[in-house]
Amino acid sequence: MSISSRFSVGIHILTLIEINKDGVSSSEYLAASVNTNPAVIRKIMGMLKKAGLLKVQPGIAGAELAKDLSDITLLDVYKAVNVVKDNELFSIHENPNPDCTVGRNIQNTIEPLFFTAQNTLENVFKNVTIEDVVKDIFEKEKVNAKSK
Amino acid sequence: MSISSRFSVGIHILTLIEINKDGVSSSEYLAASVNTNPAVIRKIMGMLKKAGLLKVQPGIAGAELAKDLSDITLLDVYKAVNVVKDNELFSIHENPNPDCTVGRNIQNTIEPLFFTAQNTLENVFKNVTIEDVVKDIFEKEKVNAKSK
DNA sequence: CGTCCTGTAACTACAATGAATACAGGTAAT
DNA sequence: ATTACCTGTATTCATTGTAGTTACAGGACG
Repeated sequence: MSISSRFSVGIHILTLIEINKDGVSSSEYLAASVNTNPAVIRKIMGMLKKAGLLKVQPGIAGAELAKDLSDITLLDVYKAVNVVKDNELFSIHENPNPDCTVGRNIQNTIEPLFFTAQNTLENVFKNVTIEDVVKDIFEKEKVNAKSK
Repeated sequence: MSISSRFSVGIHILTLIEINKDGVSSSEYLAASVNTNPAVIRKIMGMLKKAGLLKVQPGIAGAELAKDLSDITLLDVYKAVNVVKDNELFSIHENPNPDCTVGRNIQNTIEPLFFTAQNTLENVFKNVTIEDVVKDIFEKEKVNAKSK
């Protein structure tokens, strides 16, 4: 099992729109950078738009960020692209046997653990913004240029 | 997307084997508590055995823990049942365009973030043992008895 | 030898992913 | 208004993972 690449693609899209803010970020342009089909990009853009992260209009080429760079966290993206339903990162087997000590208590014991783990994970993403990603990409670009 | 219930079933199995240590924990017995098919249980038991958490022998009914209760962490179980391949909790889109500033750097920017998130998640499970789970189940059982 | 067990393989149904194609409908320039 | 290009969306497809089921080979043991 792996969490869908919609998450990383979503980050890619938002980052590129920012870096290309003087140009036109059409789904085709973005698809060329991500290296996938424009329809896939449009679908993800639709999710980002629905979450209020992106401004796009039918018929008009290009998209722009709907919020300030530093106001978009990776958690926003994570939630937007719907890679994991709320509190369902881990699935718990259904209907354990209520006639067994373990069966009738295991769910209540495990659930809080799973929720904690999930929250911990999400907190990591809550503390990183698209601005951080943009800065890091410029950083990496600089290092590459020097090493040539 | 959800992480396979093999994880919660694995915890259930180990916990029940402990609590039923004076009895015989056959795959059929465990399956009745988990409420699934014995073959499913045997498959997961095979994984737990392979990871050195469980002692089982062909032909002999029952299984027992291969380690001390307090030496089996949930992370051991998590790794054992192979619900997430190493460092692949998040999938990153392949082959982004190297001719684009974002395309050629995004993977190196995102990967460390994903690894951090994954490690944070796993650390939660590293700090909980089967012993903790067993204790919590007895705790919950006590509370239930009182509320009757 | 018969019985019960574990270990596996094979098959099923089902859901999610990611890519691809197609097209309806919006926008705008000519 | 016609044309060209865009977004939004439905549909289809191949692939993969999950979870359950059945079946059976082979071990253990009375």
